[in-house]
Amino acid sequence: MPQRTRKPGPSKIRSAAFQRIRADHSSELAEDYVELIADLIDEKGEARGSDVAMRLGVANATVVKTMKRLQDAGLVTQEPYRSIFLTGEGWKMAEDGRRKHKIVEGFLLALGVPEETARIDSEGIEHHVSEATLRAMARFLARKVM
Amino acid sequence: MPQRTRKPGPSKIRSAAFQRIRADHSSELAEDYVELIADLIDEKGEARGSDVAMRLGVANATVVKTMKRLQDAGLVTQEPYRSIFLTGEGWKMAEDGRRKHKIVEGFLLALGVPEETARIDSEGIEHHVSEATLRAMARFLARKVM
DNA sequence: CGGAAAGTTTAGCATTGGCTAAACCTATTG
DNA sequence: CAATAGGTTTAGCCAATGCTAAACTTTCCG
Repeated sequence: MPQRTRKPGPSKIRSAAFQRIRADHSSELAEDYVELIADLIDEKGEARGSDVAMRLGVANATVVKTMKRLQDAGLVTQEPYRSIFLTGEGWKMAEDGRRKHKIVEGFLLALGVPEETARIDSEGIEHHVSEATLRAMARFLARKVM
Repeated sequence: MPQRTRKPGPSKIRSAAFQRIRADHSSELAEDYVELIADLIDEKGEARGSDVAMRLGVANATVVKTMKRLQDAGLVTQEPYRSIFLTGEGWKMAEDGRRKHKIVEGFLLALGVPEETARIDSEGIEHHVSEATLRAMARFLARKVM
């Protein structure tokens, strides 16, 4: 019971960053799945569980389990033994991810990061950039072009 | 028309990025804890579990459990009811994290990202930047100064 | 010194995200 | 049109991270 007496001092603010990171993590996986599903639908007309599994480097069963969660979250729909669809919410998330991804990857390339590395790094970074940082990156890109 | 045959094409490579992200995640938490412990030791001479908990915005018990893992991983040492110390390995990891952190945060600031945002974003980004990207950031900073 | 306050650890639980093996559908094809 | 090959789902396991409540130490003060 004691340590509960902690008052919200300035460390409250300190911990904000970490708290955001933990929050990001929960959505991060969802975003990766959703973005990939969108890509598959655009590329091949449909997203099948096993394609998702292969591209993500994950077992089939893991995808099934995750799809259940994403369905509960209202991001995808799926009938048993059928392919996966995105809801409106899902598409919104996918588009947003793509937008961020494009900016970050383009930015890294403009910075002089090798292509392969830019692709990999942007995949990890995209979930941790705020709008303010995205704006700064976009500004940099715009200036570069002129 | 499901069960279309799929060959193990370039998607193998595709999955590499995601696989790295998942790998990063396991170390990420450890890095955050270790870096924070280093900061506490430098700041106040010792790192106590409850300080770590408070700054990370996490319950005391969570820190205890994590310390056990970090101890098994050879990153920290701790006697029951005593404060936490870093091993050589632990210091190395902390230093490396600080180095990355400094570059990323400095870079964001140079890009024009507001201070508060730069601090928060860099916390999340630092675990996902490769050495190549760090070099590019450092190069940018050096050029900026001239 | 002894006891209460303050801090730490243990116990027990929940969720996420991953895996393998086995059971289960579906579509092709003989 | 039924057998079977080959995807898909279920079952059951594991580790990591987080939480609360209760038990346990340590510290500090009268």
